[in-house]
Parts: sequence; C-alpha cells; structure tokens
Amino acid sequence: MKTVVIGMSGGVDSSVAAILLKEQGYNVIGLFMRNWDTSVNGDYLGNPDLNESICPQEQDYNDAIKVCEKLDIPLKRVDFVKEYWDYVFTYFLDELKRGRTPNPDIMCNKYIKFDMFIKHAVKLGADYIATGHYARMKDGYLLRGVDDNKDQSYFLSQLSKEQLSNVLFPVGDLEKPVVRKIALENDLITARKKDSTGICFIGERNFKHFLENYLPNTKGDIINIETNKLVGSHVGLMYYTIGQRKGLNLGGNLQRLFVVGKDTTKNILYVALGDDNEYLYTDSCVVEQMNWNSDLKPLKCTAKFRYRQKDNNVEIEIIDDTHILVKYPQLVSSVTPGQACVLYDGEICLGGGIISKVLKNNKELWYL
RNA sequence: UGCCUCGUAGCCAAGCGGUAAGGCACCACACUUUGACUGUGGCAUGCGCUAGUUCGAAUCUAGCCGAGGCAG
Repeated sequence: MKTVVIGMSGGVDSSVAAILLKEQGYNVIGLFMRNWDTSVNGDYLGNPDLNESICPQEQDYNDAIKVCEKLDIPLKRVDFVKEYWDYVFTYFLDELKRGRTPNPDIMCNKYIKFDMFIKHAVKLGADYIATGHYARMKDGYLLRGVDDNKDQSYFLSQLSKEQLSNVLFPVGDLEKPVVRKIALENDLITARKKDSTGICFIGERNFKHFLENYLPNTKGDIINIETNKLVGSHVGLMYYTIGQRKGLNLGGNLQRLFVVGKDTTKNILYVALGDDNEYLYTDSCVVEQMNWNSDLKPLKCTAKFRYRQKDNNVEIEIIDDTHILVKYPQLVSSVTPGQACVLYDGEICLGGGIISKVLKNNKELWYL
C-alpha cells in the first residue's frame, strides 16, 4: 500500500482530497503546515485577529483535526515559520521595495509547499504528496484544473518537473460544486466553509495596514502621465499596482483613473484616464526566472499575466535558460513587473516566470 | 467703491417654478489561495445664508456672506 502525505489546510478542498485518496486505497497521512506567526513576525498593525480568543489559523487547524478524525487518518503538524519568512516573505518585501508587484503564493508553492513540505513528507514515509489544488498531473505534464473557474495551475508554474514528479491533485478532476457536494455527503465540518482568499497563510487583510508593519510608507506625488500635471498625492508606492483604480481618492473626472506606472527614484505614481488608455497597453515583456514544467517549449502558445486573466495568444523567443521574450502584438493591458507570466498550450501548463521588463514597440517603458 | 458673473453631496456637473439627473471618488457585498480588474447595491428631507412672493422655489425678489472678473 502506497503512502500519501496530504497537506491539510482546514478547508474544503484538502478535506475532500483526503477522502478521495482514502477511497482510492492509499495509506493517507494528513500534515498541517504553520507558516506565519503573528507575534514572531511582528504582525500587529491592522491585524483583525489580535483580540480574538482563537485566531483563524488555529481554527483551521482544529477543523483539520476534526476532518481527519472523521476520516480516521492521522494528522501531523509542522512549522515552517522561519522558512516562510526567509524564502517567501523577504522576497515579497524586496520586490515591493523595487516597486514591483510580487505574487508571494507562487513562491510559497515553490519553496514551502512543494519543497520543505515534500522533504518533511518523505521523512514521514511518503511515496506521494497531495494537495487540494485545482490542477492535474497527466503523463508527467501539469494540466489546468477541470473547473476553469477555480483552476490554480497559475500558482504552480514555478514548480520543476522533479517537484511535480510524485504529486497528486485529487480535486483537480472535479468541479468545485461537486467538491462541496462530496463534503456535504460526508458530513465534513468544512463543507460549507467559505473559500479562503488573501495571501497564503496570512489571510484576508487590509493590505496597507499589514504592510505598515514591515515597510515605511513615503508619501509622494500622483501625476497624470498624459498632461504631466500633479493631480494628487499617494501614500507609498508599494500600495499600488499597475491597472489599479481603487484607493487613489481622486474624483472629479468623467472617466476612471488607473495606475499606469511608478518612478521609484522620484517616488512618483503615474495615472491615466480610462480603462482603454494607451499607457496601460503593451505588446511584449521579458520574463525572468523562467521555469519550464516539462520539456515542452512551443514558440506559439497562450499566456496569463495575472491570476484568472483570460488566456492571451503569445509568441515566445528564448533568450537564455532563464529568460524569455513574450510577444503579444494584439496588446494586453496592465502587464505588471513582478507578476507571473504563465504559459499554456491548451490544457497543459508549460511553465512560468516573473515579468521583469515590459515593452512597447521594442522599447522598455520608462514609466514602469 | 461701482458694475457683471457665479455659489447644487468629497470632486466635477444637470436642473432654471412643481416637489434634487449623471459621472468620478468613497463604502458594502459578490467574485478571488497575489494589492488587482470586473460586477451589483448604497451614497444631498436638501441645492451659500436669511427673509419674502407663491398652493408650491434649487429655480423669482431683496439683503447678507463667499469666489472670480471688469471698471479703477
């Protein structure tokens, strides 16, 4: 009998994944990860949970315990607080300081869930590890989850072929409503639990207040890039991302105002009017830390530049082992440095990297 | 000092005697394992203030306050 160590988050997806694995005849061991510690990490400003008798993380753990008891599988617990800080959170802060928009969850998967976790699982005797991600593995290829609305392959794009080699995604073949139905049928405590959102392990938070714990916020000017006129002031460049419109506090216009760029040396935030503004659109980008999930490297494929974005047709130029040029002459809005560019060929997730430069007409945009 | 124009929600801005359009911002919710984006809903018992005229005024009249402009 093969042993599977499954990451139990305390949510529905991993709960149902555990059920499915058990039904498939595996020897299933649950493993709960703890990666964030409010007091160790100095996470106080804007933390809504400080006065709660039990924080959401502990609640999740309790839920995981109950699910495992119900399924009659053991549940272990492991602490990766330091590793999460060193490999994910410092990266996150460093990127923000550079004015980029990082995706910490992708790095969490790369360094924690599919690295530290796997190593720990092996110590527990794992032949395979499993998670509740909506994605599939088939013939060694990473595929999108069947439920197009919940597909999470985007977050797995930084994983190497080796990292994906002994991984199972039990709910990847299911639609989310079916997952909930299975949870209900099995009378799991997590059946009606709301899907978690927000940064992995940190949760749904007021982004600004959360960051104030770690980064100084330096106020600066907001300039309309088309008129070059001062139109307001921002509260710190790291709080804004390209394509953002909420939180600017600038009214009095006929159209909506969008963030189109930032100058970290001058501490200026650039905005422009209208969601179809030319300053929002680019036609190519350079991607660094390019990771291929398999040996497939087609030059024509599709790409997502942000999670849940619709697929864009692109052409690839390989620059070197870790850099590619992604071209999309039809123009795409709000392609943002720091975000992941993830490539697909139909259902196959080919891999992904981090957007480092964004260009238009072969020129790097000065305002990004 | 005289004359003229203008003062409608945080910002723009309709209305010009019949019981406050719209946009932006903001807030809430939905969506969402990245800060988006998007969608839905909410948002002036009151129209600079005070008196009048009128069945009825943001809309007419007078005075006052305030912001511009012209004349000096």
